[in-house]
Parts: sequence; C-alpha cells; structure tokens
Amino acid sequence: MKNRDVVDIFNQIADMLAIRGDQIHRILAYRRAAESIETLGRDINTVYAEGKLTEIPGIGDTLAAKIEEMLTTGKLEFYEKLAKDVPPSLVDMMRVEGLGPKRVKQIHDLLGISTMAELTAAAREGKLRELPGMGVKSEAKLLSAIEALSVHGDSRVPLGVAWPIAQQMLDALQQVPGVTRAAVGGSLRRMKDTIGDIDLLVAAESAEQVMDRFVQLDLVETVDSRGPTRARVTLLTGLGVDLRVLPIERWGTLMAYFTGNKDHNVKLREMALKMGYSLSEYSFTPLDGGAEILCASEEGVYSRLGLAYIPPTLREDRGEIEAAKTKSLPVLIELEDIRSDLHMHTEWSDGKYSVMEMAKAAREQGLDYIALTDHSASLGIANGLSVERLRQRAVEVKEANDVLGPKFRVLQGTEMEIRADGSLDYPDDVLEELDFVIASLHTGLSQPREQVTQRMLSAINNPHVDMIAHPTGRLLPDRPGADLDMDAIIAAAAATGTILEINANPARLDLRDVHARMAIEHGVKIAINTDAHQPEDFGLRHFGVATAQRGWVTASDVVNTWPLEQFLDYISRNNG
DNA sequence: GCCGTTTTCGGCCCGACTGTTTTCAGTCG
Repeated sequence: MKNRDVVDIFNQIADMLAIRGDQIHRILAYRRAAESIETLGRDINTVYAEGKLTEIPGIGDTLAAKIEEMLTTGKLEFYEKLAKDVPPSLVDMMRVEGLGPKRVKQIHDLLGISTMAELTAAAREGKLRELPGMGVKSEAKLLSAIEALSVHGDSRVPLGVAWPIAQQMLDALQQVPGVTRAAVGGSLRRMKDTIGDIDLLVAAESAEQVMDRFVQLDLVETVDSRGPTRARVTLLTGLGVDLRVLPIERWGTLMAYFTGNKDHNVKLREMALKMGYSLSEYSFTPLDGGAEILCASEEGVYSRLGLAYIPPTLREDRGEIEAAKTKSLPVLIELEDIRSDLHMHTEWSDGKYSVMEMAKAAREQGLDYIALTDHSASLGIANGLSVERLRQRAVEVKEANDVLGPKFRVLQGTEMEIRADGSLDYPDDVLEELDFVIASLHTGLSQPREQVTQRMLSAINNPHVDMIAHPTGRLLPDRPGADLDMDAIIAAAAATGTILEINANPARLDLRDVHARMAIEHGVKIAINTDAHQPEDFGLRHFGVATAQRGWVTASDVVNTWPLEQFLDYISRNNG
C-alpha cells in the first residue's frame, strides 16, 4: 500500500463516521491524519519500518496500529466492518455540492437511496422535496449540483490555471468605486500546487457595489450565495470563487483569517483564546466583553499573538507557528534573488526560438546567465539532439556569448534522457564537452518503485550529471509521476552534490514543496528553472520561487541566486 | 481519536449563508 491508499481509506472512514453520526472530533482526527500523510513527503512504509509512525502529527497509537494493519495485510478490518454499515457509495454522494453527511443519511434512511444514480432519479421524480427540512428549491439546487459534478467533476485545478483567472477578477473588482484593497486569499495566496477554489478579499466601506460587479463578471455561470459580506459563484469552468468584503480597518484580520490553512488558523485562534481573545476575520474580541481590537495589517495580527510575521506560503501548520514564536523562521528566497535560469529549450529541439532569441530575452529579464538544455537524441518526439547536432549548436552558443558577453553568459547544456533501461543518452566523453548537464525522466514513469528509483540513482551517481530536472515527472493535476523513493534520491543527491530542480512550470512544480524541504534539510542544493520553450515562459519563475518558499528554502540553498563563478565552481567541484 | 507551560482526562475555532423554518439545522470555508 502507498501513502495515497492510506489517505484514501482514512478520508473514507471520516466520511462514513460522519454519515453514521459519530463524534465530530473523532471524524476530524481521521481527516487530520489523512492530510498529514498526504503532505508527509516520505513513503509511509519507510516511516513504519523506522517505527516512527506516531511521530507524524495527528497519528497516535490507535491510528498507527490501523496503518500497520493496512501496510502488513493490505486491508483494514475496521474499514470493512464500517463499510457494511455505511456503503461506500454513500460517501460518493457527498461529493455533490451542498450534500453533507446528515442529508445523505436522511436520504438513505427514509428513501432507501444509496447510489448517485438513484439519487438523480429521485430528484428528477420530485421525491426529495418530501423529506423534512427539504423543499422544491433544495431539490432543484441538488439536481443542478449533480449535473455540475458530472460535467466538471470535483478535482482541483493547477495553480497556473487558477492564478490568471483570479488576477483578472481582481483587476475588475479594483475598478469598483470605494474599493481600497483587493487580493487573493486561501490556497491561491499560499501558492499551493493545486487549488480547490479561489478566495478573493476586498476592502471597501460598502460591499453592495462590489458584490454587484462580482456576480456580473463574464466568467460567472451561477451565483450560489450572496449576503452582506460574502458571495460565492461558480465559473463556467466549474471553479468556485468566494468573495469576502470588509472595511479596510479589518484588512489584517480578514487576510489572516482567509489565508492560513485550517490547522494554521485553528492554532492562531487557540493562541488568541489563551490570551483572552476570540479571533475572527473581524477582530480580536476580548472574552471579558471589552471593546474589540481591529488590525489593519497582518503584521498586527501576528504581533498581537506574540509571533513574528509568517509569510503566506508557510501557513500550512508545518512548524511555522512554533518557529515564529522563537523568531526562528527562515528568511525565504524571493523572486528578486534569482539571477539565472538553467533549463530551457530552443528551436534545436522542441523550443520555438533561436539560441540568440532566447538568450536576449533572458538578458532582458535581468538574468546574468542561462543554460541552454535542449533534449537529447532518444526523446525523438521533442526533436532531441544527436551528438552531431549538439556540437553544431555549440557554434551558435559561442556566437551568442560573443555578442552578449561578457556580462551575460550562455552555458552549453543538455537535458539528457535517462532511458527506460537506466542508461544515459550521451556517452561520458560527450558530456565532458558540456558546461552543464541535466538528466531527467520522460519515459517509463510508471515503472515499479525500485526500478525507476534505480534509474534515477544511476544518473545521480554519474559524475558528469549536475542536476536532475523535474524529478518525478508529474503533470498536474492528474498524472502523479514516478513513484520515486525520495529518501534514497535525496541521500544520493546530497552525497554527490547533484542539484535537484524545482521546475517552475505550474503544470509541474516538481520537486514539490515537501520534497524541496527534505532536500535542503539534507544539504542538497536546489535550482529553480522555468523549462522555457519560449520567452514568455520566463514569467513562470514566480511559481517556482513560491514552491521553494513552501519548502522553507532560503536564497543560499538555491544555485540560481549565486554569481556565475560560484555556480561554475560548485558544479566543477562535483564532477568526478 | 489526538494531545498536554490548563489537563494522561477532558478539552479540541469561528462565522456566513440558504432554505426551511418561526428559531434553526445543514453545509461550507
């Protein structure tokens, strides 16, 4: 069993317990455990083998025993017993927006419905409206939610898809008279790799006009709810968007409340309670009934709690609150720290622009040096370079350096295939001619864990390989990538000085945040590259920087922040 | 079911909005 399977079963158990009407805190314990394993970044089997399951936040003796049972027997008796009580198909019904555990149980108990198909039929026949607490309106709403689910599904969208939509909506809301601030919140502000829905936050004295504009935006398909401070819409793409509007004096509490993930926020509110306040998006309210305290800035919120300011990208309850207490938060890498891009393609392989065009565009971006890393021969679909063509390209690289140097430097590089059999695409003497060698996987990603890990290890252990690009090869939101043993990969990278990439393309963001954090904790250096195939792609860099921040990465961990000499010195020291 | 400068037992955040209700339950974030 893999992490994903354990996560899946714990989440299902939580839903089943909720439908059964179990105690809420027990349910939350299963959800919290699932979340914790999902963001663990390590193979749960390895953690189990080390006897360290209970060191995972939210895993106690009971859940550790359940995980052990799953990992050793492949099943869980508790789950199977529960499934007899609460059919898994009921859990499936909860995916319908607006349908929670109570309603599902009621529908099941009173109408004998236990599948989505039966539910749809009952709604169409007008049977749901007869239930207590239901009416014609609820029934119609449920029916359209079922249809929306079948059209759009309920999967999360990649950060790169949600981002421009949110910016476009913000631009429109900023035009509304009386609006003083407008920003994204939620997982989008935390720059999580995938986004469930978009949160927009606006400061304005009167919400009325903002709401009017919001619900009339072109992208909006349906208005799901609308009140004096909050509105929720669904876009044509199926993506949900929430808008909150409060006066500017409450901006700090508003932003704080709608940025942190659930666990981060709960901890902040618990801290506030211990200090005698109830904390909400509106204010700190003294429990003894005194006047409420407003915060116009987030800094004000954190300082009142005795904490250093926590950057949005860290607000995931992964130790940042504890670090903020002791003022030991890392100084995170920023976009401005980046001075190079070490992974890009030209028309020699599957890029669209010439060597000179890419180099000039990079220089205009303010970069000091770049590596041209066209694909190698065996990736035929990307017009990979034979040894002969690789050497021909070197002529153009030299020309570019003659024209653009000496303050700008183009490195002669490759993105070399790690073939399905584990061999590398160029022989060592060819690699030796190059300034910078990337190795990466594009094929055989679904090989068994041991096999694909061995392939990667053999590349890392080749002294000519300087960096591994997009290690797992995942493509968001649906292709999970290779099942690498990241403990082994990171250990090998640390031992050989091999750089691991955070690929900034929002379809990749690979390394993902938790693996970047594991890597730097083991002393592995990180690169943040765009994998540009055209000049516009350089604009994706901020997604990579944000992912690095989510991994607690500082500027000194990232080779792209180094001057050229320091970088060249580092890769030459680790060659052979 | 987890967890501990409140506790090994008894806590475990805060609010908006809807549709159905005459005061609130359910869902969502």
